[in-house]
Amino acid sequence: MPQGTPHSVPTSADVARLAGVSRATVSYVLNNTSAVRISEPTRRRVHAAAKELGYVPHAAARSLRAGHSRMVLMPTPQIAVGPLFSAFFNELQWALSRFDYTVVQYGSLGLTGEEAARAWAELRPVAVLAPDATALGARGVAVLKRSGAKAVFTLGPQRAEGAHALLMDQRLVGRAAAEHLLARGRRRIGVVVPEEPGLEVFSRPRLDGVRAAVRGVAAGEVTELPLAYTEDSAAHLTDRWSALGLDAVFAYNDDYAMLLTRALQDRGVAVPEDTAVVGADDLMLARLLRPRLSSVRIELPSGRGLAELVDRVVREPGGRPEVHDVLGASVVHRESS
Amino acid sequence: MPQGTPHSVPTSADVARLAGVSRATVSYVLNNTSAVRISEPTRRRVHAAAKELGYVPHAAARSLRAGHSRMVLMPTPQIAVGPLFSAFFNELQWALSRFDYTVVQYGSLGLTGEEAARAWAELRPVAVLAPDATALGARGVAVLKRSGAKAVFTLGPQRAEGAHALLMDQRLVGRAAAEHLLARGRRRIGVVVPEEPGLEVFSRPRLDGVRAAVRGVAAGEVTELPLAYTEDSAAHLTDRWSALGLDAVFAYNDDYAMLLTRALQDRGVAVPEDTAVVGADDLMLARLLRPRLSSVRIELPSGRGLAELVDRVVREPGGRPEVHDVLGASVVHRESS
DNA sequence: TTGAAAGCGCTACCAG
DNA sequence: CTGGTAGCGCTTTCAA
Repeated sequence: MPQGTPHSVPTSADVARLAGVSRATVSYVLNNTSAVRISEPTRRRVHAAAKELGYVPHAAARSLRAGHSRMVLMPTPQIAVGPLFSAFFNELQWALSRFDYTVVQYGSLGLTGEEAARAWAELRPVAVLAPDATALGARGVAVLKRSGAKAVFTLGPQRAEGAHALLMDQRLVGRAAAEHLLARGRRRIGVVVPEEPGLEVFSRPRLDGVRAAVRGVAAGEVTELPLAYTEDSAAHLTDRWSALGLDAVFAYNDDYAMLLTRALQDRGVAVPEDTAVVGADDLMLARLLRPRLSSVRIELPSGRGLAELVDRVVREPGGRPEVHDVLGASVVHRESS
Repeated sequence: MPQGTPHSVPTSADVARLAGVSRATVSYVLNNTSAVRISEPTRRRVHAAAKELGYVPHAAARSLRAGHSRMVLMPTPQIAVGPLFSAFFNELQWALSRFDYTVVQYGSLGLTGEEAARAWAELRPVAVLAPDATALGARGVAVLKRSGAKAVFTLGPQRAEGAHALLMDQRLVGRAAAEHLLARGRRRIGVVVPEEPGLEVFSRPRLDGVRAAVRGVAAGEVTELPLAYTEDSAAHLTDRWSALGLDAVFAYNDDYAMLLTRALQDRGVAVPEDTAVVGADDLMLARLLRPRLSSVRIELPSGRGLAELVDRVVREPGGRPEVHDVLGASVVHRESS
């Protein structure tokens, strides 16, 4: 560090001084401003100076001046999220970065809808993609829009008033499972409902989807099966299994399906002969279990397409909130059903 | 929206105007500045005006003025990360927010060390916690420090020159597994090395740990077993299993252990009689497999403690880089070994 | 082709 | 107790 005060962060003024030009010129050069032509020697001097100082532009100052940022804020979901959604998340993030957005995940831990929205709004993101509509609400959406957010999306099982929605209707998952089981002659269907808090937004609609599919089917019956993700809970649930009189179970997802299947087998209940089991997410897990686990494959949309959608809304804001149904569900039939 | 231009974001000046006070007063009131006493009626007017306008302060402007932010930047790891590390991550994030830091995850997709560091540095975080030292390097650390970051930590299996390190020495995992197997009389130990890119930073040191533990043991031998996370790959690996002459396998983690165990069982290889298997991470999965899977339980430090550490370094920067060894590994013995 | 200067929203001095 | 105002780092007219 040959120059200047040792422990201060270099600014564009420092670069200008070192290169012997004005701050304006530095800005032109470093941003490749096409409206203005800078001589090659000057460019080189500026670049050299910037490199020597280790100059990094100050994003806050830049977006303050510009009046807008290209930050897309994705609040991290409160609940632990599986590999499926993680992969989707990553793909979306990558796709958005292709559109030159800066994607930032922000954990708003334990803040209620409007408070959380205010915290996010302080960053003045150009778009917000909230995985949990409940942690937002109409009020939250309003706060974000007032703070200049051009696009507010919810992506998940619920929507929020005023926001665009990438709706992942979990009822379809339950329906697919139920229709599969019904088609295979099963009638008395148990539905695992995880007791872990925060999962209701997924488990409730999945249960509802099963109910809807079974409704009207002769002798069809749906039984809710609360289950915590522990061996004890599974043991307890299966203690008096035959008394429940179920011939099939939709187990919420593959992990719970494994837990339940194991407990059933330990009790001598034959899968699928006595009780069919269907999971969801179609993880590798499902293929490795014995019997191989039938599972609802969930199809999420391509990150690329969603990034385009977000970009479009950012460029042309003000349209009415759009609701896109973006969940596909189909059963992969294996041995457990 | 009764006032002003309809579609512009309210600023503190707008609040001041509406409340009939100066911008300074607004700032004092909203920040509860203790050095200055504002009359109660004025406070109320300001708060009312802020609420009516839906005013949200502009974080960029604030930190520009203040000359520093309280943003802790955590680049998201390139590779998919298991539930164990995710939980640790969340806890750390929560603990940092208790210290009034704003934690932000930033996905720097496909950028090399120094480029990534520059992208992060643009946000002028007060601290950076990088889960992947390789995606940083000494140069990256330097860039961040020059941009004003008070604390740069790596947290993971590697460290970077100039940065503090929360070192998670994966060799301990391999060593724990190997010592367990050796103690149970196994000598010819296979070690699964995932073929998925990006996992080398974990799998290599785990393998090294096994090698180190076996070194010097009579008749001890270590065989590297490349394995992709597919059934095909597992089938291929186990095709001529007996020819490998292994009496034990450390399977990298529980997921790979399940994959391998299944393939072995399908081949008629008895676990643990013919071949013992040990996983890692001690997931619920391990307890549900049959035979129940022995697994290396990995202990990560408390988020609380780490948050304190980060906070200390932020407040007193300039100290020599500290290296904290923060990984505990111990085998949970079950039936597979 | 380059420079001077205004101003983005905010906070912290210093006057009144 | 409150207001005026400078200035954080940057971009972008407008002049030279």
